[in-house]
Amino acid sequence: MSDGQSYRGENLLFLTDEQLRQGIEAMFFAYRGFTADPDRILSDMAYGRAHHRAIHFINRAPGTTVNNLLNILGVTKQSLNRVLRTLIADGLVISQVGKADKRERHLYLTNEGKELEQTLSDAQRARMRAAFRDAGPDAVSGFRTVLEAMMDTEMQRAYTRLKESGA
Amino acid sequence: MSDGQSYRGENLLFLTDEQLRQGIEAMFFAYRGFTADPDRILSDMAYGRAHHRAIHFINRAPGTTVNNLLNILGVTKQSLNRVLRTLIADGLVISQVGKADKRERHLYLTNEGKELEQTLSDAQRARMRAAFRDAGPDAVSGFRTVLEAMMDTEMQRAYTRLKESGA
DNA sequence: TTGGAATGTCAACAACACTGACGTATACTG
DNA sequence: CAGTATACGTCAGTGTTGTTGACATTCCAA
Repeated sequence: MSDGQSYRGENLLFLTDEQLRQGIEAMFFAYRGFTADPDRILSDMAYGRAHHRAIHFINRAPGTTVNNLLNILGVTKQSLNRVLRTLIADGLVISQVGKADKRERHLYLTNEGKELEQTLSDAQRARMRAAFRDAGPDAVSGFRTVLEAMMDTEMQRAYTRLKESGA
Repeated sequence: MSDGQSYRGENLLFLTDEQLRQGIEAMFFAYRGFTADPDRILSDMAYGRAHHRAIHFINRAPGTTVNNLLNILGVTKQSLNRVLRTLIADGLVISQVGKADKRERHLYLTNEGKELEQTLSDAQRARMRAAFRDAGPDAVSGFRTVLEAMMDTEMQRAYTRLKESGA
């Protein structure tokens, strides 16, 4: 233990390629579980994961603009537009011309939209809750720490903003 | 604190809806980061994320059958087949008729395939390594615990099998 | 040996992402 | 006020990745 290299080796065992690969595979399998329940619900309607994401963040930040949503979701406006068009046509989302800046459209969920959001997030939260409960508070804290460190810098900022707005 | 309810409330603060929602959003943003680097590399070729996944698990379990891969990836065989066809045509993967059971095809990476796998996993590991290092060993342990609890049961089994085979 | 199960392939289609180009309304700036 | 930038929507085309359906081959068991 007097030698620096073996000391380093012992302390950083969690950074071996094998450990990293397990982390990668855990991430892959867990994300499948993470999306499985909402996906199942949505597949019965004419909606997909993209609709879920839009609904989630509109619910999270009511009155958000299209541009805002675009940055959070990280897709092109054409792609988002396709989704929004159907949600608006189906009466789940309302688009309202901005008062200060009339170029902007502010987005809100209708009651029907809120209902679907609730259904979807209930399913997703139930799984997350079970996982959190099984793992315990310390593990949950570590989970969040690693995920934050894994985000791109801009997404870290977006995530933090959302986190603080919801507290 | 003598009352059971407030005790419960204090101890299970990490299970509030707000905490769960933060976990959900963290998962969303982190997964984007998780796939960003390989996606960038692949977009220059004619490949996508599905090719990456196939290459990853063939590398992980050389000689695996199509059916085996199917269960791990959780897609239809037709979807996987399209990906495999291009990888085989491009000389990254070899498909070998089974000796015991001639219906089966055993899959292997060629040297060229191994090279691409290395490039992709290097990029993905680099991000995972940085996140793990920033977060520290305790956080990493919690991260893995929560992810495992979030998987579907069959995927937990698949994950564990892979984990043990690699140790 | 014959019928069914398992394994894998080919074809067609849907969802959702992308790029590029364009149009319209509004805001800002020199 | 003229010119430029911003915000949003849309049309057209393309690529990846998922789906179902139909089908060939191989294995196994009644």
